[in-house]
Amino acid sequence: MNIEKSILSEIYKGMSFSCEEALFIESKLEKLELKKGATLLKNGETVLHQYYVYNGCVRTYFMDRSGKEHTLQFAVNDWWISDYTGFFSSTKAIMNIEIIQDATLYKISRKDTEALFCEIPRLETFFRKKMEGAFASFQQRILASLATSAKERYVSFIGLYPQIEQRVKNYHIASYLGITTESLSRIRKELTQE
Amino acid sequence: MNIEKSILSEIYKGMSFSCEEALFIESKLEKLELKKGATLLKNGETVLHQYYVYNGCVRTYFMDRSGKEHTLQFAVNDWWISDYTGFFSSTKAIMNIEIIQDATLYKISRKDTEALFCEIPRLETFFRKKMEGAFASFQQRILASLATSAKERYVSFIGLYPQIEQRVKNYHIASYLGITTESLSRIRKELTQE
DNA sequence: TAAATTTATTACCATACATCAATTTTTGAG
DNA sequence: CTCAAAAATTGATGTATGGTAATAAATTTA
Repeated sequence: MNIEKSILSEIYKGMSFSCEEALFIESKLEKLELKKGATLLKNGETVLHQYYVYNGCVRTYFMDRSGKEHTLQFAVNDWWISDYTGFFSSTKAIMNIEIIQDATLYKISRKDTEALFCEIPRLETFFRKKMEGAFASFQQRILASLATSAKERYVSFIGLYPQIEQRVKNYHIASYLGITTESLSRIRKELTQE
Repeated sequence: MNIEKSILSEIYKGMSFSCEEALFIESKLEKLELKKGATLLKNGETVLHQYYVYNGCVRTYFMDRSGKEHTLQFAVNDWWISDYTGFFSSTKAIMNIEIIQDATLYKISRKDTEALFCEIPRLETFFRKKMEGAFASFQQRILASLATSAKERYVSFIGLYPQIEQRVKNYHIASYLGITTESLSRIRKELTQE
């Protein structure tokens, strides 16, 4: 139980809970250990869970009609990930979630997420603030895609997420930046020549 | 007071309040009537408020180094708008907020927003759910920018937001889609020819 | 360590969209 | 209603990034 208690202090950093509360929260979380290459969620499945990434690396990606993959998000330590379009409305996934580096995750259902907010309202506040940060990041990403070149976006990405860059393939990064792996390769070459 | 009460039933559709609660909420909201062309917020100012759009039309845009404008968001009836990157962290705006059609707005400060959540927790739930919807929309927009052509994004935009399309200039739409006004013009021509 | 597989690079050509410069059409102030 | 200003369109040309194909480098597996 001490070990379990420590995961709550990771997930809900800065918060403290009564023993009763901690037990209640833990009863809703399920630990998963997954290997690289595993699929957490497939396009078309109902999105029932979101996942807290304790370690490892995970991504969500969309596959278009022509079969090209487009990475929406990477998640490493202390991020939450899901197909939120489906999760929030309990509808079908439009994306896939893939483990790209062996990972330890904690999963929780939509229903249990709401139950926790209901029982322990300060969890709702905690989560809202996390979401505010993620919301702002997505806005910045849209602005970047509107206002900057592929090269600038790549430089900004490796500055912002050095821990991700080291752990994922270049073709993952290219699909996140919205360019081909060949274009990324050319950009990387230019950068080394500067 | 009856008139004022009705605005709460617009803003917080589906919720009901005691008389005391209604007065408390109203005390935090300030009504604004603004003309087309007015600026609500300028790049560099501290973001202290968010705005509920009762009617009219508002947009947030980013101006890049070369002077080009990039529209992040339009807001019409029943949308909230602000520079959320700044609002959530009470830091400086990176965007501008412009009235593009005479508008009636209700503004509330970050501090008062938090005070409302604290006093009336179900407002926090209400707001969280609104934000979940907005969050999902932004994710979809990123996916669209990664996976689809300008023409597809335009067709999708007018299908999704017909009420906005009628009220804004084509160059606003172009700056939202991430293309030039000339390119949008050519796309429109192709569509009429099909 | 060698072989097989995956990933990254490079070259050459194609395309979507940008830029620049008129011109036409629409809007709105007086 | 008129006319000036704003917005949209069009044509000619430029550029960033895409597509294809071949090769090289890195990683995984046997």
